[in-house]
Amino acid sequence: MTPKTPPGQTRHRVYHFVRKRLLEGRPPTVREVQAAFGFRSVQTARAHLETLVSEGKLIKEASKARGYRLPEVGQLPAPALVPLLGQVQAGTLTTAVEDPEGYVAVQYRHGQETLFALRVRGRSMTGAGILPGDVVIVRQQPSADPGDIVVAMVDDEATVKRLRVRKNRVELHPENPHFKPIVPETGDLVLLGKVIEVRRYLENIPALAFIHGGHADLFAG
Amino acid sequence: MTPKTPPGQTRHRVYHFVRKRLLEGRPPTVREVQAAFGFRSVQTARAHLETLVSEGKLIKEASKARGYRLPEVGQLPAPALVPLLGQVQAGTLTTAVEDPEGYVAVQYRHGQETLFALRVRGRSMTGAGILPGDVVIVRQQPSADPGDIVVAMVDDEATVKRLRVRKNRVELHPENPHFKPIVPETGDLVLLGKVIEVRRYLENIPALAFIHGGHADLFAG
DNA sequence: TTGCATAGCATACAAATGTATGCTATAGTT
DNA sequence: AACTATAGCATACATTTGTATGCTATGCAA
Repeated sequence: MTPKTPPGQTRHRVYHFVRKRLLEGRPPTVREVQAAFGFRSVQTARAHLETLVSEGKLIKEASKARGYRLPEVGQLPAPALVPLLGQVQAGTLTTAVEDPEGYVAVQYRHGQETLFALRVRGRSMTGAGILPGDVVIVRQQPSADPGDIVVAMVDDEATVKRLRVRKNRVELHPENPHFKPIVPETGDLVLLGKVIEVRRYLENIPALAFIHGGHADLFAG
Repeated sequence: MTPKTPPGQTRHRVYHFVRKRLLEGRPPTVREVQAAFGFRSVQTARAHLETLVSEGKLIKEASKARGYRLPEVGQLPAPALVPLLGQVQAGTLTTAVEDPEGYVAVQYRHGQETLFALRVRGRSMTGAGILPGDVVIVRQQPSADPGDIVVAMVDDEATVKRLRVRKNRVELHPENPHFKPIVPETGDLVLLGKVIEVRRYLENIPALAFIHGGHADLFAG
């Protein structure tokens, strides 16, 4: 007979196995748990799983294949992949979205909002801690509040600036004394969206998920 | 009979349904696809899925329940949740890890490395674009190279600085003229790890996944 | 027209997978 | 010793779920 392990010990490892698999997006079957731990009976694995459920460490969809889940408080928002756009220049945003440089994972999604990411060029926002090469996560929206850091089309190119209102006019302010504010003609400002997150990768290129050719798109649903 | 839709149209929607579910970590069954689109036959759903596989837009584990997958180039590293630590002060890092403020999703994981996240306090690194309130992602490691931005224990508190070597001694340099470099006594430096990513959340609190009490831990596997 | 491809339906079957029942063994407790 | 709890095993069964086969209908091109 297989030696018995101290109480709880094995179950703890089972929990971590299941958790790992769930975070990988590949919920295990009872028999996969069995195999992973070398149990000679399915029921041994199942007993551990059911105990974990009764302890509240797992939840499950009964009678469903691969039905065990993590009991996140609230609900862990699905990590969404948002397109990382390279050059956003002439044309609409939509065209740029069709050929992204890659994808970046973000962990929130409120409702139906449309997100995308941009790599920052130039030093015009260093005063706000946004350096060249940084990646900004942008929520597409047609307007913004004064003080927001926004992405707007200026001279057929996307630029990151802080939105200000001076003398009843909208202005785009850099955060760098070497740069001058942009004062677009009224009605001439095309706002792409608001910057909601800034990221800087200090090591190698992050895992940009290059989704299979041409079939990934702006993830808004 | 149910009206036929134009070629490819429905399949495109099926793809997105499956993709969404996979990104949520809940792979669908063929019959769930069927139900989601109101097909009256399982086979209709399956035909679409198999076509998507033959087109290379999906891959599958044959004969397995919920076996459809996204065909990421290489392999999309599982988004890992790393603990966001609040106050790292006295004691070892391990003790701080046991009571994290929350969890942050990162999208890479090379092998067995141990990651954690810290919220930055103070303005000593503003010159490097690291502002108070920013979140730094740290890879735990016992040594680092000159020029790296590191997290080290100084006076029983974790601090973020740039590692320099002056006169054959290791120094911790702030990036702010108002702060002075720290020159620890030889052998007195406790390096927690290297900063590999900087994040700034400009809106509300990010989705910190508060995993069910006490059972989440440092995710290194 | 004929032929062919695609979208969809209906039904049956087989494999994967969850579930139930009863058993043995070890350790601790009364 | 008797009782109880936990870990594990073996086997059978039921449900879920993937798979196969054959059919109808529509649109398009030769």
